[in-house]
Amino acid sequence: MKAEATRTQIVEAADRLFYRQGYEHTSFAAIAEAVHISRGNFYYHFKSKDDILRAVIAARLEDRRRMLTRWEAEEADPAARIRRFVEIVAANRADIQNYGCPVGTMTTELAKLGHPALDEAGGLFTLFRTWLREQFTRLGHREQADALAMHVLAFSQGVATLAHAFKDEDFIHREVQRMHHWLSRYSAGAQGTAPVDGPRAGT
Amino acid sequence: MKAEATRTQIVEAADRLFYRQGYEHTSFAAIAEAVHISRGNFYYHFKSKDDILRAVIAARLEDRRRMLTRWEAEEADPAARIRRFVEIVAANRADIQNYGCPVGTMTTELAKLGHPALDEAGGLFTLFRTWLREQFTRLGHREQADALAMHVLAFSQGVATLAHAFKDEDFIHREVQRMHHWLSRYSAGAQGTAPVDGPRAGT
DNA sequence: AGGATTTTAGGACAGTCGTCCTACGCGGTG
DNA sequence: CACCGCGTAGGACGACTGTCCTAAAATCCT
Repeated sequence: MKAEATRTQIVEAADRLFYRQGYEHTSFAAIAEAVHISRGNFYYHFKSKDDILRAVIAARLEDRRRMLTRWEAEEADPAARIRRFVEIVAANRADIQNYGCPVGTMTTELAKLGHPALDEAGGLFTLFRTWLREQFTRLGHREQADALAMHVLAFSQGVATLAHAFKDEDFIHREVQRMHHWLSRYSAGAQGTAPVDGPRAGT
Repeated sequence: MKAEATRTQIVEAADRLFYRQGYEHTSFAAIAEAVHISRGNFYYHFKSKDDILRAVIAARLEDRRRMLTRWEAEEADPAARIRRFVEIVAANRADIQNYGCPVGTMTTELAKLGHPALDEAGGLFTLFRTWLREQFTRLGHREQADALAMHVLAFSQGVATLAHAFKDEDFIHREVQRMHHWLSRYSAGAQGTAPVDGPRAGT
């Protein structure tokens, strides 16, 4: 049963390398070296490089799913949950400045490669989108819940891309603050009743 | 002097291919085929693949610079110029849905590759940032001009990334509208005096 | 301890990559 | 017409890629 442990190690190393160097640019040999494993032996655990990619995507999906479930347990208020999501870019600022958003960069790369696993990678976006939509719905914004969810996602992608390009930490905090302020318009809680006229322009 | 014409053709084909397939994924052979040129003959015009990349980046810089200069000629109002920038994502929606933002995706890829031309590619972001900052300064937001410029850039990157991932055209138009509304807070023109309390959260 | 099974190492493979070299074709000038 | 030089074609090169194969090693079970 040692195989499973090795498999996990491979997936973890590949995850890190795909994130830092990109999928195509990460060679089989590089992963092998990171795990201290023979190159040819890979095919005992995976039948192709695509297979490793799929395992990495599945692992990320599982990980993010667990994260969202944990948030739901820790935060009863949907508004607090959304704030938690917004805080991701601040909490992970170091990685984001160095390598960008794991979801956005991988999706973009796989799209350019015309890789068949693109849809699976897109599932990560859908996971967040669905979860955010659910939180906005609970806040009473049923009609516009999906549009609001997409707006929050766009915020995180925009901030991640620019923080990566400019290595600017202050920028991250400014935009996170901006987003929190915008969110307060849609949080029923301490902010009073929610607006009924739909999403408005604002920071 | 036929060499220069061929060189231009190569740069244009490489530009398109780098945008659609990514830099690393675009082989020398692919560019050669697109230009109907022999593979080995490339090195008469460029001394390496990096060299082509640099030429592509320089061409894009020149092109975008010209675009901004044209806008300055066509629009006297700085607010109108900024709106023009925001409209890019709507005007180029087809390409953006299919291939993402040319600037953002290239910068991200070169960063992952650890490519030395990353800084030159980042110059495209800086070009827009500086130009936007200048427009906001003219609108009277001297202190926060750079932060506002970055916010507009983040908007465009976020929208481009998600529109690319979800192939959602309605989303683009919704977010562009949102951004126009947000911009109206900072446009001195028809909107009354500009706010003095700095950027606020909002769409 | 011994045999069966799981896991590993390391090299062979065909293909592709960026790069370089050399010889050929075409144009205008003397 | 002969010539010279710019532009081109096409192949050779070494390095690297993902993949596959086979033999050895490690592990587990009785």
